[in-house]
Amino acid sequence: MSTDKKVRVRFAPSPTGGLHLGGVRTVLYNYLFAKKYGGDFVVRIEDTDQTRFVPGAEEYIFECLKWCGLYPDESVVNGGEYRPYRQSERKERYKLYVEELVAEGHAYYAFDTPEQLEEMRNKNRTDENPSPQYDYKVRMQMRNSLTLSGEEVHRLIRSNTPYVIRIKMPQNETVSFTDMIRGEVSFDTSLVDDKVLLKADGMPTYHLAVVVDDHEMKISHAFRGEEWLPSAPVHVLLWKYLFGLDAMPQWAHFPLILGPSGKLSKRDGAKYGFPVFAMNWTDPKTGELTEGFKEKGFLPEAFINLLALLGWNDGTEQEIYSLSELVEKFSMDRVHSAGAKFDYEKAKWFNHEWIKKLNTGYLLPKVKVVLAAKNIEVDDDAKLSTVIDLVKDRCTLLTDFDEQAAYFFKEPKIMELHAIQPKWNETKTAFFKEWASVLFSKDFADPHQMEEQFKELAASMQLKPGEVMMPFRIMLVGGKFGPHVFDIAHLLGKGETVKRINEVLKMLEPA
RNA sequence: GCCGCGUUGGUCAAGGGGUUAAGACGCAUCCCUUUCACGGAUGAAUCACGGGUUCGAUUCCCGUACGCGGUACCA
Repeated sequence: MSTDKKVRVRFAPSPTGGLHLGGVRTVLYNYLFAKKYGGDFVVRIEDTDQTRFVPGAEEYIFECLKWCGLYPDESVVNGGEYRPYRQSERKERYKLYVEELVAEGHAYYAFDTPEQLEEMRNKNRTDENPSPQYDYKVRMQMRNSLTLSGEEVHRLIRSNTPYVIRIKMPQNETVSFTDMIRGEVSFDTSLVDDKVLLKADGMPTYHLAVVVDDHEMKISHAFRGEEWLPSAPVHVLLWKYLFGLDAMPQWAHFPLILGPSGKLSKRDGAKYGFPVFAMNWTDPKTGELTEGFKEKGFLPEAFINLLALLGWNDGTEQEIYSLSELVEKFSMDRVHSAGAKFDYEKAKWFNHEWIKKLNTGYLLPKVKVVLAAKNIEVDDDAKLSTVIDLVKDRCTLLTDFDEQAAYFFKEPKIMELHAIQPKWNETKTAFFKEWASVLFSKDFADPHQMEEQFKELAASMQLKPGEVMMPFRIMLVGGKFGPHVFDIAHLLGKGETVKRINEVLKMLEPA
């Protein structure tokens, strides 16, 4: 296996829908590995199944990568030496290689119709063997170039009879390879079926395409999810037949990301109320919208961070990493081999940490977007900055800035009068009338001075500060939350503060 | 069914023949705070099971159980 080649890795998505958490983590680990070793990160579009083409899915994938800050070095959008990077545009190349396999006896033509395949499966299906394979046991009973005469095969091909090309799996051989995460993995070839390599429409299957393209694109390390492990022997054999095992990339199969019950799915997201896709995805056929991490209020920094730690850690207690730190610290031998269950609570914690960590100027435009979505247009950036500093500790998701910051710009939407009404009395009314006029006539240099004055006034009316502090908060904020009430009042300015006091006073008047 | 990969608290996980088996999330209690958070402290909670090997297994080996993945002209 090659170890001295330039590091080149690829992420090879199939553009059939939203980009899943696990997909992004695969991108991330590829990216981290490539960057750590000064290599290239290639994105190749695996669109060999034309029946599953979904308009917009390819563009969507690149938007997600952009949001995550994981830029490819080569891809359909930014080109590269090994283009085209879309397999549908590489169709002719695969045929050459597969013909070579046939010529060498490693593959064969198969003319079986779907009905015939179904018949074979029905015939062989038993309780013991619920999924009969097209393998060495049955291939000599099927309609293929192994059982038909050469003449007949030529006749069928000339008459445009649909056919596929299948790999001829050897019998009783052990195929093994070293997985960077799992160590040596081996398979008995007798138990692997004769996988289709070239489909009837002339397109390659994944098995052929991945090997041919990894070779042509000089991929040095091939990383993918664990779901691919069972078909690895097919790929290893193809490498052996076509390009030699010495040229084969090093493999690593990443552990799966699990949901609350088994493999994480789009359904889990809907069911348990957390995103599964990186960004919002609308199925063009059904119009169904699946929420993404971005729109849910996640920062890309947090998203990357939490994904990195889902299956990898550097052995220290550190949990918060920037992308560049990840590039520096990442190593494949510290990637787990066991699947990891996705924990949304922990995911939110990561986002909270990043909101607290990131500077206000960086957060500002993102907060603006959140507020604008709630029809709050902010033109005073200085004020927004102050607000962000005041409330960021209280925001887990970016969308929390709506509740936490909106009342600085608009009167509270909901007014929790019930929190103060029961204990309301005339003394308090008198206090706030007086307090409003004090505020109106004086200018406080800072929140602290205002607080002193507030307490003085309360004392002079035989009120404990605590008795009027919460009412004051409710008047300004609408609820029992937020930063220090005098910080809020000071930032709101006396005009707005007095206005809100008076409005609530009016609401509290006995009818 | 068969094949493959796994199995340390509820979750993410460190550790790897002898440890009081780290840490984080979440949860609980307390402190701070006349709100809510932040922060700080404390606590409950873990080596799937059975055999070996060994003076000694959570750690190594073998089984079993369980989980997940695969078993398509899908990737």
